[in-house]
Parts: sequence; C-alpha cells; structure tokens
Amino acid sequence: MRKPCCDNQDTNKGAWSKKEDEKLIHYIRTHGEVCWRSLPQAAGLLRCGKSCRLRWINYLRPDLKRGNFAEDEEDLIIKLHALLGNRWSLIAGRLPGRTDNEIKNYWNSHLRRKLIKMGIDPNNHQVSRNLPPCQHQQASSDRETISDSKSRVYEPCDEAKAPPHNSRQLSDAASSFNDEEHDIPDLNLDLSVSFPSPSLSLSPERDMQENTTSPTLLLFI
DNA sequence: AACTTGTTCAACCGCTACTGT
DNA sequence: AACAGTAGCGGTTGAACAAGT
Repeated sequence: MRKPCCDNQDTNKGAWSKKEDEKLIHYIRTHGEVCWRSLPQAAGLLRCGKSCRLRWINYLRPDLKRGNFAEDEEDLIIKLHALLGNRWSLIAGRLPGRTDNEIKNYWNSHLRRKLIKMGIDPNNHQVSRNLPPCQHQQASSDRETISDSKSRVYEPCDEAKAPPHNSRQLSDAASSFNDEEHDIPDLNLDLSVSFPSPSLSLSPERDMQENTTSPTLLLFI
C-alpha cells in the first residue's frame, strides 16, 4: 500500500490564503510548472504537491476565463458530454480558459438540471421516456436551442462505441451509443472522425496506444 | 431576526496511467 | 518485466452563501 502523498501533519489543508496563492504564483512564474512533488518545499508552502497543482490549474493559472459560461460554451459542453460522457478533462480541452473541475461543477449544478427540465436524461442525452407526450414535444423543441444554426454532422466515434479500457474513463453516457435507438444525432453535433492529428486529438497518446483501430476524434467547432 | 433548506464551488481523496530505472 | 514515484483524472465532500419560511 502506497503512502498518501501528504500524510505530513504540518501540511495545510482547506482553503488557500492569499499569501499562499502569492507564493505559488511567484514560484511558478520564476520556475515554471516543474515537479509538483518538490514544489511546495521549494516555494515555501506547507501544502502537498497535489494541492498546489490543483490550486494552480483550477484557480491561479493566468489563462483562466472564470465567470459565467456563455451560451455557446454551455452548448458545447452538452454536446461534448453526449459524446464523451464524464471525461471532463477532454471536454475542458475543447473549452479554452475552462478547467475540468469548473466544467464538472457547472454540469452538476446547472446543465444537468437544465436537461432534466427539458425532459432529456442527462446521463444518456435521450428524451426521457417517463415524460407525458406533450412534454416530449416540448423537450424536442427545446433541444433545438441546444444546437446552433450551423449545419453539423455527427458520427459517434469508435472510441465511444468500443468498450472502455477503463470503466472510469467512459461513462454510461458515452457508451450509450451502443444502444440501438438513441437520439444523439438530433443534437446535430459538428463532429467528424478522422485519423490522429497532434493538434486536435482529444487524447493523442492514449488513443493511439490503447485503441489502434479507433480513429482519433476530431472536433470542428 | 432566526432558522432551515438548497445551491455552488474550491478542495480533497482514491484511483489509474504514465514514466523512469 | 517488474517495480516505484509522480502526474492526472473523476467522484465526493463540506464550507460558504442564498433563498425560503
């Protein structure tokens, strides 16, 4: 059994103080994002490396947008979630300035509920069968608002069809593409499949290593 | 004003993947 | 090939705040 990364009793936990933030920012500005494990000591922080990394990535990074999500960002998250499931880091990769944590939180607190309200099951992005017919109609018309006016082509990627190499990595949402009847194409995603491109692959190394028959997903957004 | 309930989001935890030896 | 250390990911928690009663 491996020891936890920060079993030190002197290690701070909980909310970061302004002073800690400043130390972390200053250190990373001068040294870059180097070895998180040794960073806290080098920067004079009583934190574990993991905590420093999270704080930097989710909060302190200068390229973070923060603030409310734009409608097109919401749209994109919903579409990407329909395709990828809870693979937040991949989704975040398509939204500049947004972090996986932020997107995950936003999904759980806003978008999930929004879809439910629209009569769409947020787990598989299908119109809920429990809804009365009138609400089905409402749901499908509401769904129009999810897709924008651009014409888009959607093809579920092989990665989503294939069984996940790791149960954690592909949620039931993405794997629901196996279902015979699914409504995802109605989302009208502008997604197409192509062979790997270093700049656009969602997870180039992993995809190439683990599923050589699977084309890497390309998103034209 | 005081209390309860609901919501948000930063941070933590446990796990897997990756990389070096 | 096997192991150990590190990085990164996604689920969960809990404090802070807002809204409702």
